[in-house]
Amino acid sequence: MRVSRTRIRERIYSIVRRIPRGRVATYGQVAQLAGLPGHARQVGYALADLSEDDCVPWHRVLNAQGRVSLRSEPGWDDVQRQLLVREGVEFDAAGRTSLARFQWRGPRRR
DNA sequence: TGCTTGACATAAT
DNA sequence: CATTATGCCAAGC
Repeated sequence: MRVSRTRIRERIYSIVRRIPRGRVATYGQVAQLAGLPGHARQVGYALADLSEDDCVPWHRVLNAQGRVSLRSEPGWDDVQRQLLVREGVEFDAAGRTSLARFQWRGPRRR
């Protein structure tokens, strides 16, 4: 049975919850930390499906380019950016952050 | 059961 | 450095 498919999202939540404040992670990184290499897309799926009361810092998850992934509505990316800025994450004019400095180096690096 | 879509990643141009 | 093309795997229909 290995991974009960539907549990995949819950694994992802567990990882995202471990992201410390003022630190960010990429989808691919979260997927790998969750023990699901290559499931970067599923990470986005899982986050899109969670509720606001799940206590999951979804806003700390960025794409591999260090940018905020657009969800569906315009302007949402701006909100996410503000949340991170409030935690101490810096963004440049291009709306990117230095993954080299702010990426969360979890239990293991890629 | 099979095709389409998706909050991605990586390589090529 | 921006855009395009291809690969990836699970969920929805």
